[in-house]
Order: sequence, then structure tokens, then C-alpha cells
Amino acid sequence: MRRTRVRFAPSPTGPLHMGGVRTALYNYLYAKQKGGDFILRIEDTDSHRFVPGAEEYIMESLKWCGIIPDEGVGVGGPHAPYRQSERRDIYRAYAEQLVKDGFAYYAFDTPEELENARKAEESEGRTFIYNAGTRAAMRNSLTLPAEECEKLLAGTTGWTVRFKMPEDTVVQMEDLIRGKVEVNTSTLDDKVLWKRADELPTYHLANIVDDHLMEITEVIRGEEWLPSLPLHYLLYKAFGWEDSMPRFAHLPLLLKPVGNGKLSKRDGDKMGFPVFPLKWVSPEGEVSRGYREDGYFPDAFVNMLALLGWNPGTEQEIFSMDQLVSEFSLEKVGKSGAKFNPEKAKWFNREYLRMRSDKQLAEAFVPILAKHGIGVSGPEGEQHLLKVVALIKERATFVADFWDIAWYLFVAPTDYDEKDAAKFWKEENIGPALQAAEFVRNFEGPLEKDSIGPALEEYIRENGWPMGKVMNCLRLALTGCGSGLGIADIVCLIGKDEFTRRIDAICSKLGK
RNA sequence: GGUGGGUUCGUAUAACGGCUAGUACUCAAGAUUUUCAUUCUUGCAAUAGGAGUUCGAUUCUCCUACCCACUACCA
Repeated sequence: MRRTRVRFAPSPTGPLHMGGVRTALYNYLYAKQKGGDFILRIEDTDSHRFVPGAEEYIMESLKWCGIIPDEGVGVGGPHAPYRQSERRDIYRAYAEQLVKDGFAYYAFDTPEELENARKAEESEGRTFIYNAGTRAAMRNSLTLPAEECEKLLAGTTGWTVRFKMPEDTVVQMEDLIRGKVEVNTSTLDDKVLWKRADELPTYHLANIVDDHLMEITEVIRGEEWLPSLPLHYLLYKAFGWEDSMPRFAHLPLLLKPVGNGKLSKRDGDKMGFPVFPLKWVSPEGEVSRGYREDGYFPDAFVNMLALLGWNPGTEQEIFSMDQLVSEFSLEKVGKSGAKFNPEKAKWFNREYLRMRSDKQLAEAFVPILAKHGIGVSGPEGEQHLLKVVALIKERATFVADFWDIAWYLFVAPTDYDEKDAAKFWKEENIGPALQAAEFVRNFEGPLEKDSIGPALEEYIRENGWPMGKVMNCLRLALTGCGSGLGIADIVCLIGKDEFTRRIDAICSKLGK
């Protein structure tokens, strides 16, 4: 029994999309559950698509999510380097070996020639496939005389090594999620494995070689790789590595919330939700929002992502990372694409916000208060903040909501909502409200909700005033609008002096 | 077009071939509350269509439809 080793192998062509984070997460959960290793490998074999900063972004995203690699770029390990561009010397020999053993050949076709061949087929309504059916008509080491090949190979023209796809053979594969999958090689093409132009392998070769060398036991990746699985099977076979070939699991795709198609950056922009874990600024200066910057807790984000395509088989929805590690199973990963639901993402964050301690939330609130010029100092200030947070956490989805919900506990309103003022600041309400205010001011019991609240209510009831109207009149004075926290709560948190000032302020502003 | 994969309430999903197809989010209504929010209760809402196997099909098989991916010297 081999030690479980899985890898997450993103390409640094841009910011890591939340679907990629989910793939990393599933790999991580699988590895940790089996007591194995999670490896981060960077597949940067496409020199043209390299984007500066993308690799750092990937690492920071995983770190934020708590998906920590045991080995790989950024941490090192026995199979270093883990960046494929730094492993280029390794691949050429493997490509040559395949040629020598008859599983691959050199191809000299120029991009123009390939393009023409494709066009010719397309004009007849077919798709050009470079394989057993067509390779005899192309320029490669199978068709050209040996001397000419020698010459071309020595030249600087960009030739490639292509895999010699067997003719009309059914490849039988096993996917951990989908079961048996069969494909006939006649529909597959002779994939380029290695490029002379930049002396780099393509994904397929690098992937198989590295997975073999790094002793990967399970490959858990996105569904978009399923069509190339037969090629990968055949490569393992050609190398004679069948015995140690990893098992494969192809994850369903993450789909856009409405309509059809996979989740893309555009959807987030259009519908107002992040598609990336962290904020990303492209080299061109284009900004994409991130879950972190939008105020999501990493554990809430991870929890949400874990349930998008996987389910525990029970009705439990809230999982810590440790619980996910012990509960996760590939058997319970679904086969069909999962439409992402931004509302549910918010729900998860709301749940996690409530699970946070008042102390944690208060600490997170401090910087926001500071931004509004509110300082919190001393044990008294902290105690006060704790009380505020305890009161408002049930009403918020994000910590950033705190200010909108409770700003009036820190600063007095400067104006009053016109509609609410017209509704509540009426002659018949003002008198009772001012008397109620006077009652509050003279209240001699402890300034606590459970003490002053019932007393105030009783006072209003005794006088036969309409509770709602009087309370709303007071709320208008205290907050500037007709809805919000309970009056008793507000009084206790702003204190009698401030209470009095606000009552006086509205009287002078709105009259009376 | 070709190849592969997929299809249960709007969404995420549950259901050894066997109860009235369950749960969560959303939405709606009601209760509670001084308002709003919370909370609680209730409700709306699904097996894509058609054959077949079976005593019995959401589940197994086939066909159709639709969706997705792949079809690069990208990953």
C-alpha cells in the first residue's frame, strides 16, 4: 500500500478561480484524510501565457483558505523543483525515450501546414485529426527519409515530438467518480508532447512524467481533463509505468448561477459576487473582487465550496476543516455540474459570523470604526464594543455590515429620514414621546435593557399611549429613521446624556 | 460536426429497485417584537420525454431531447 500523495497543479495564467480552489480543497481533504501528502506543483510549460504575480496569488489564496501544501512550490520537498519550467531538462529525455521505443515520432509540420490541413478537412465538413488516418500524409519522421529527418532535427526550425496514437483501439478507463469510461483511439489525435521551439513539454507529457516521478497516487482534477484521460493512460503504458499509475477522479464543473455554461469572471462582475478567492489586479490594471476583500470568512468560503459538488450524506451543512477532512469522500462527489448560488454563500457567512465570539467580531470591527473616526480605548470602550457586537451580530452577514446597522450607537444622526419623520413626528406623538424621554432621563434603576425596557413600556402603557408610535418617535430622534434596534438597547448603549442631547436636537430641528 | 460526460423543486442536494420523493438556500404567508432584523410555524415547488426489464423504476437498459466539456506546438 503506497502512501497517499495527491497534487494540485495549477497553471500561472491568471488568478486562481474558485473552481480551482475547490479542486485544491478536495485534493487536500483527500490527502489529509488518508494521512498522505498534498503537493503544490506549478505547471508553467506555456511560456506565452505566463502572467506575473499569478503564482504568488495561487499560494496566497491557498494559504488564506487553510489549504497548506506538504510539498511543492514555496515549501520545497524531496522532489524539488516543483515548478515545471525549472524541470525542463527532465522531460526531453522522456520524450526521446518514447520516440526510441516507437511510441512517438518527430513532426516537422509548420503551423501553416497544420492550419491548411485543418481548413481542408473543415471545408468538407470534417475535423482534421492528426493520427493514424492522416499522419502518413504529413511531414514527420514516419514519412520522411532518415537523412532529411536528421537535417531537420539539427536545424532550428521548431519541430515537435508527437505521441503515436494507436489505431482503432478501445481504451478502457476507470474514473473514481464516473466509473468505467471507454474511448476509441480513432477519435483521438497524436498530441504534441514536446516542443523544440521553447524546449518545453506540453501539459500531457509534463503531467505524466511529474506525477510518476512525484509518486502521485490519485489525480483529482476538473472534468475538462476527462477527454485527455485516454492519452494519459496510453502514456503510462508506453512508459511502462502501468503498475504505479495513479487513480483518476474528474470533478464536475462549477457552473454560472443563471443560464448555461461554466462559471466565469464575467458572471461575477455582472451579478455582483466574487469569482476569485482574493482580489486580483491584472497587469493591465483590471480589478477583480475577491471573497476575502468582500468580507467572507475563509472557513465559511471553504465550507461553502466543499458542499458544491460533494455532500456528506447527512443533513449537516456546517463543517470545520477538520470535520471535512474526516467526512470527505470521493464516492459522494456528484457527477453533474453544480450551479453556484451566491445567496447560499452569504448564508454560510452569516452562520459563521454568528459562530464567531463577540471578542473576535469586536476586534474585526475596530478598524472599521477607526475608518469612521471612532476610537475604542480602555477596558470600558472594549466592554461597550462587546455589548454592541453581541446585539448586532444576529443582523449581519459580514462584519462590514456592522457600521450600517449600528452607526448611530457611535454618532448622533444629523438629519432625519423624511418619510419616517413625516410618519412619526406628529403632534399627537411628540408630546407622549417627550414625556417618555423625560421618564428615561429620570429613570433611577440600573441602565440595563432588562431594567429600563420593561419600565419604559409600562410607563407608556399606563398613560394609554400607542406603544408603536411613541417608540418610533423616539427611534426617529435617536437614529434618524424609523427602524432599527430596540429603544431600550439604544439608550443603554449611548447613555442618558447622549440620549438627552439627541432628543433636544430633534426638537430644535423638526420643531417643538 | 465528432468524441466523451451529464440530467430529482428556481439553486445545492437526499432517497439497499419498495412509506405521502426528504433537507437547506431563495421566495410567500402567519406568529412573536415598540419598528426593522432575528427567531418560530406553515406554505410554494422536482424525478427532462419515450420505450423496455420488473410484482414494483428517481434508481437498471435503450432511444430522443437538452446541457456541459474536449476537439492547439493552452492548461
